[in-house]
Amino acid sequence: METNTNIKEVLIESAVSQISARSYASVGVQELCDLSGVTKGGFYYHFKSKEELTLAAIDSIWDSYKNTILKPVFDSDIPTLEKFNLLIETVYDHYVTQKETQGRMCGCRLGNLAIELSTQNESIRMKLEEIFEDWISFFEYVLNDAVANKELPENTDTRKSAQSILAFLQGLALLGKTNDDPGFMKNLSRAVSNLIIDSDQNKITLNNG
Amino acid sequence: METNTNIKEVLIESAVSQISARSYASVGVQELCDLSGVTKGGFYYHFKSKEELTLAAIDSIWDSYKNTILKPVFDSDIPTLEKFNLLIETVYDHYVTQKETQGRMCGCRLGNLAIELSTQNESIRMKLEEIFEDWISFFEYVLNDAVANKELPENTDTRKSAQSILAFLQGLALLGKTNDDPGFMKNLSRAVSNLIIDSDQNKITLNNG
DNA sequence: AGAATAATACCGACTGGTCGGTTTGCAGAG
DNA sequence: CTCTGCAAACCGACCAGTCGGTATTATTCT
Repeated sequence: METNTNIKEVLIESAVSQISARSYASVGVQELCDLSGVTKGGFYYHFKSKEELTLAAIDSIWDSYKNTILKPVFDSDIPTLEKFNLLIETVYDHYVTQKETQGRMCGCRLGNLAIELSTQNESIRMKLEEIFEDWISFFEYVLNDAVANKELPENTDTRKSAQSILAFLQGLALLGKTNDDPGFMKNLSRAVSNLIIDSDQNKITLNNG
Repeated sequence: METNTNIKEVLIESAVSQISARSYASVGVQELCDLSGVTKGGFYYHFKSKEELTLAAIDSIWDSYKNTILKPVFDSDIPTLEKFNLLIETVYDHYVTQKETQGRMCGCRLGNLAIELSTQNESIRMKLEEIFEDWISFFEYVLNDAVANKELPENTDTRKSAQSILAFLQGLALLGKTNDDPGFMKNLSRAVSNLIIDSDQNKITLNNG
């Protein structure tokens, strides 16, 4: 007999969608099993705990964010600053779709878990810390590239800029979720650029007008 | 016979500290009762549900934020832009103290509840939406004042600037909590100023250099 | 004034149900 | 006969909320 290798993935998918739509605590293992057509025994054969499933779900979310949002945006052939504007617009579209399909604005799936579980579960906190670090490093890399290309001045503080941009994104998601309205982040796409700062925390001055 | 008018307040205080340190879902009514020296019966005499207590706790948190952070910062006699820098520094100090006294960086108590409960409890979501709106309006008022005083140019988009600043604050709190380290928002006090934008989402240019 | 009644403030055992996780059983493949 | 890959029944802990009861104080009646 061969393992139904889909069980793990179906469970992860259920976990991602349910936990994102509600919260970690409010989603039960039994419920995930029912939704996935799996029994409790099957669940605990593949995962040793709810925590382990959640860890896998977090990886899945991050992969999905990278593939469906970050890659398309930053692979596009436009100036770096415009990429960050496009990022906000893309995320906005993403949330609009979320609201339409789920009837709810659920915010950032990673931010949600970070806030709910960081004080409760050290493994999950650490995983999310790493992912946010990856995220920041990614922005930083893009900005460093832009400095190398003379798109941004030498004294750009790419690290702090990257941190600020992720913070801004997370904050917009949080407020959008609270208002149950993605409109919160509309018309702020060009504001992100102001978060690209130099070592004195001043907005950078562009080299090419 | 007199009501022990302290019971409600003691319960609210316990709720604020416990829920902030962990999460809404993980804090039980019985636990709050034990910590407050109250029995279950006493609890449900004063509050009709855990939700009602939480609503009261949210009011208490917002009052506290206004009195201990916003008022001191914005009543100070310094230029408007510097007030926003001071705000970040004050919030940073606040989180440093939190980390020292609680051993943990717990983030923004209101942001935490917003993320955990917005999709789960409509009363709580609405209350938090109102509070965030108050918060934004407060910033907006300060910025409008600065425009009236010619500290900021006429075309400042005070509304969007206020929204962006709160989003930035919330995002920094979220990332700080995930890293269990308030240091995340250090040396970003002057970056907030860049979020004060005009109607084209450009960083405002100061009237008086 | 004093008795009767009512209202307030509280107690803690209890209820029905849910939770994450475990144990045991069992069918089919090798 | 054994091992994999589940299935199903089960476990104790815990949950928010309820309920019958009690002690203390206020109010009304005589």
